[in-house]
Amino acid sequence: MATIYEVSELAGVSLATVSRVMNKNTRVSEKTTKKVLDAMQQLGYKPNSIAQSLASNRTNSVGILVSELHGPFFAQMMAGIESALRAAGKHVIITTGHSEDDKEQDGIEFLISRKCDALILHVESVSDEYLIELSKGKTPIYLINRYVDELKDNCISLDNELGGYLASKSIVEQGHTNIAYIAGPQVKADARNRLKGHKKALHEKNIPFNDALFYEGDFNEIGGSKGLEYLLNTQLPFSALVCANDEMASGAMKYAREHGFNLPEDLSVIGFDNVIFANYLYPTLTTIDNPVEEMGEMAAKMVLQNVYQFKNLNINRVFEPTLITRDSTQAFLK
Amino acid sequence: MATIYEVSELAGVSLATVSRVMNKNTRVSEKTTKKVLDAMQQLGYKPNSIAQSLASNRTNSVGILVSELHGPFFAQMMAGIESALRAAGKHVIITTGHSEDDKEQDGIEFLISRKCDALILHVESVSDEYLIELSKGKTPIYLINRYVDELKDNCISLDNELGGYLASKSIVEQGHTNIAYIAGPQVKADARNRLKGHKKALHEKNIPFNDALFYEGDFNEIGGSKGLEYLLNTQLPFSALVCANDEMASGAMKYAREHGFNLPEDLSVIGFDNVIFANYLYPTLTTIDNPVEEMGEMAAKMVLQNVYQFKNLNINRVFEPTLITRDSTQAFLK
DNA sequence: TTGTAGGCGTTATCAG
DNA sequence: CTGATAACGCCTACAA
Repeated sequence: MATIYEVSELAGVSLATVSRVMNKNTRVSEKTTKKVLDAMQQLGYKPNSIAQSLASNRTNSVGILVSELHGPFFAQMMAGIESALRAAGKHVIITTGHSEDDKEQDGIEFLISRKCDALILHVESVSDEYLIELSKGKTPIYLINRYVDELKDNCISLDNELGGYLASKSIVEQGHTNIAYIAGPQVKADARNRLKGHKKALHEKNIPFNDALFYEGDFNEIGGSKGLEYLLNTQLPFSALVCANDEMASGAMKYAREHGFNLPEDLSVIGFDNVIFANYLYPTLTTIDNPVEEMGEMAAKMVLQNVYQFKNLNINRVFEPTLITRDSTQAFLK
Repeated sequence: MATIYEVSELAGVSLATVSRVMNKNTRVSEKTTKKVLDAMQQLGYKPNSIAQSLASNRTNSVGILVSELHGPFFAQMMAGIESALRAAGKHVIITTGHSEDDKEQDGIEFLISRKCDALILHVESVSDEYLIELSKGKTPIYLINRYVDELKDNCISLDNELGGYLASKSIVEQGHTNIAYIAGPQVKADARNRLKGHKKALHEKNIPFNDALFYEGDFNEIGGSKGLEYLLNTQLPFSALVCANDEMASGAMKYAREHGFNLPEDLSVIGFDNVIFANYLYPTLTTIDNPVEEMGEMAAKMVLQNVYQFKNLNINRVFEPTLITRDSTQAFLK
């Protein structure tokens, strides 16, 4: 492998000059530039990125931590991050946190020890304090799907309240008035905000929120089926079911079908997130689109702008969810 | 950040000794070892991985190239790779090839320029010759889901013929004799082998393969619906439909339902791959499990063994698919 | 605009 | 078993 030194020899210049034409930061005369470029070409020179990193203290790599590699979010998020970063010649180092406090911290330390220039984190268990402390270190961090007030400039999040509102508004507008709700774990901010949006939509139409038709699930399929079971046991009537995410909606739909419901005739169901399989369910699931890929891309852009000094990138920290209407909901027929 | 030099000072030894206790390759007396370890502890010393790489010519990183980040395979494959590698202190650099020849080559060059110690590739478009040439370079490559005879020791693949056989055998054993088949693109080896297995299963039971009930799809949902449309247009009777992957099965099922079929009463459908959403379809899809995660893990193990000299790892290059019985198939009722 | 030289933090090869 | 010391390949003041 040719080194910068050989290039400089062949081009008849000093090695510093070669370095300059590579990094384009100092003016080099056109003539010498050409000589150097030619020499590089001839030798098939490729800079050694490790040596570059050691000397410049920049690795051109950004670390990504996600909870699970096989979760529905990850792939889309990654797709957004990778393409943006790759186009800029940066690379992406991946690791997982498995939604456990210590494993998330482990992963973060691992990435830092790898000298990543920045971290994009999708963490669930680690505390706000930890993150605040971490942000004081020299590796900048960016948070996806998590909002910490002290770090708000580095947070990319979805307007969950708006999403919850849009979901329930669409249900209300279809004439439903007896509406059940399966929430996510209320310790999670996104779950709380989705519920808040739901209540707001009801309130706007003067529909009272019925505590008896509320169930707190776990964001998993099983929470959906258990939730519907619970709700049916109340013997209260309801024509629509709002779920705080698609997994729970899918669990609920399965349970409903197994118990003789025709969907959506007997029950309208709406989810949240628009994960890929939402479109494969039967009936296809009406849901709220969660633009994870765009959020990933935005995280990458923030890194490019703030860490790598790219210019003119449109930064947006809060994303707006949108309603995706499919076949699992329909107007209330009395 | 403390350097190895400061550690050596505090411990009162040379920096070479410190390096030795870190790398455990040369014997160091217990006393000095302890002194060094203590000093490290006191200073909170963390080795600089970049400097290590430059000096040792090893980056402890392995590059991964997949076609698409959001494909159904990727997440599972990654999960397998990442956990194995991470446990060994190696990290994973990701990039994508988008199933296009030049982009795949680009990605590979990118990873090599990053000085990855090895590459794990899930490539579809690049030619065998390219891969053979590539393998002569100094970065070892490992192939997932692709078999190149000249590189067979570095290939991890599924026994697709067996999978195809198992799928059709289960259909045949349920009493179906009029069986339609929607294949994958026959330019792809896996698609061909799955078909081969299908024919073998038919042959075993003396059921003739009916060319008129054969359709070559594209491995996408749309290929499944178009395929079924085509097959129905033949007016030939068939009670079961074998699809070469789950996407096509899902497309076919959707088409069937929209055209008044009751599933599985009117038509048994079987897929291949057992992607996550197979279990969310309605009815849930009987399919052939493709152990992508294990294959990913195995790729990681091969790298650990061959590149990083780990010992005692069980290596297995060919994986066996298994039948997953769900609700989309049932015995033929005449 | 260009060259010189020191440094980045390790590893690895020699002697001792 | 341990210590010097030369790589590793590049960046970046500082000088010219």
